[in-house]
Amino acid sequence: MRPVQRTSVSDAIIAQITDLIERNVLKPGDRLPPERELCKRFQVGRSSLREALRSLSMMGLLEGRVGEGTFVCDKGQYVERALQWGFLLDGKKLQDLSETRMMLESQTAYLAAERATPADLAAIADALAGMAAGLADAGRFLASDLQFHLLIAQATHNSILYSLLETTRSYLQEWIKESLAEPSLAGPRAELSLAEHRQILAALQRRDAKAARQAMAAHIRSSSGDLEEKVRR
Amino acid sequence: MRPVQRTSVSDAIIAQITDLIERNVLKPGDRLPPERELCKRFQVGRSSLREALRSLSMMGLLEGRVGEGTFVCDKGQYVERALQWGFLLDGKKLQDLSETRMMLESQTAYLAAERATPADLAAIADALAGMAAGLADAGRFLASDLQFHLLIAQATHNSILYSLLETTRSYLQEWIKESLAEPSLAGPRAELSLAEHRQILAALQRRDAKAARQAMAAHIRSSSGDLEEKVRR
DNA sequence: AATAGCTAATGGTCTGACCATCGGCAAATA
DNA sequence: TATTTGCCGATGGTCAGACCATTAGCTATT
Repeated sequence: MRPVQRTSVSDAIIAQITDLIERNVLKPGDRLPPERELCKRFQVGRSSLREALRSLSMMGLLEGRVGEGTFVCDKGQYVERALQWGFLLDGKKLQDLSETRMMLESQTAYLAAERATPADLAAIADALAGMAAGLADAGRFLASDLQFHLLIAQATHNSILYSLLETTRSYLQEWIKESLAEPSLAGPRAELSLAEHRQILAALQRRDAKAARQAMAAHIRSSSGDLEEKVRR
Repeated sequence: MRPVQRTSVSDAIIAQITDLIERNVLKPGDRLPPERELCKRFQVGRSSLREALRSLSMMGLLEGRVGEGTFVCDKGQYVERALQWGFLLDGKKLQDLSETRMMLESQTAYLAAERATPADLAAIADALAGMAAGLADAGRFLASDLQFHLLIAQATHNSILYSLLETTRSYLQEWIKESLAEPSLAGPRAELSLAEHRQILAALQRRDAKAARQAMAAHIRSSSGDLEEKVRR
């Protein structure tokens, strides 16, 4: 005898819809059938269906517009939603996240050095130029910084790795922002960061995978120091 | 004139409850009032209330038990769950997954060698013994194999890392199962796998992080060879 | 004292209704 | 003819009431 698993109706609907999105049957921007018709198709009541749709909206997968319909979001929206309850992140988790990020980023640098196309390298160089141009503008600097790291992940041509890095980074982003916005640190910190990024790019351009990994690890280590100090307060 | 922001009823409830949890008025393990009473207090219909509760359950903040009530969860799991959603969204290319897994597992072994407690090591040794005892039983062998890897991840005491590895592995599990069920390979493959696992454990016990990482990487490399061959057919 | 059965409480689901909003169409207007 | 106005249907959002399945705790029987 085994314990039988109880499956809630809403959960079943959630599973079906996420599966459809996963298999790209439902593409971002697509419109779902009206709720009342979905009820007939799924053979469920509207309450259960709506609870499922609500949960999917919470996850950032769907978006309901009154009078128009329910639409599939593109993946970007998901990150915003995730940040909505990001405040619950405690110190311990932050440390774990930071460690995971270090791991992901250094390894992506390694792979990117081996696989980056000339176009990838050019894009990364552009992001670096954006950072240099934005030394006085914290917002622009930060945006280019983020772009730099994401482009490196993209250069691995491994979509899963990219997705993981994007997600972990999104969780850390607000702390990173605060850490860099600290007036006393902003100037010297940005300069140092810029130098570290230059080293990373140089290693990538030399196709020196180990050096790239090491440079990235050094950069994250130095940058996450501020982060942890910020959290302690 | 400014655009007026429309606030959904459910969102308002979600905001209130998350706020209560954030301010620790509602502590993990606490029981919420019955739904029908919450309706009166919030002055809303039960549908709206339930949609809110459902969303909070999805986030891992609440948990409903039929006949008992709705309880506040230990907030530890919510980040991991969110990460899994992000993970779910991408197309799961086997090769990318395999590569990501290699990265996660090898680094996990490295950290585990540094941090594993004696209890962790004992549990890992138990799993290894289970594999040895299950050489003739493919199902049992596979279960112990999985356990072995998960316990190593657990020994890092990094919940995020553990969650990522668990998810990656779950996606690959079907392929792994088929690959090991191959009759022609089962015997020699299992023996080889067992030997590789022994090396990993030995490195962990010596606290030799680099050796552990290397042994794990070698194991995954050899094991994913079968996987890729399996997929090609 | 232990067990079986009953009852109330509770989350889960269904139904039908009404409201607010949006898109599109047709009539009225310049 | 081109633009505006008003209307109507479709749709998501909300509400109220009912019934079901499961659980805990009490009660009566053994």
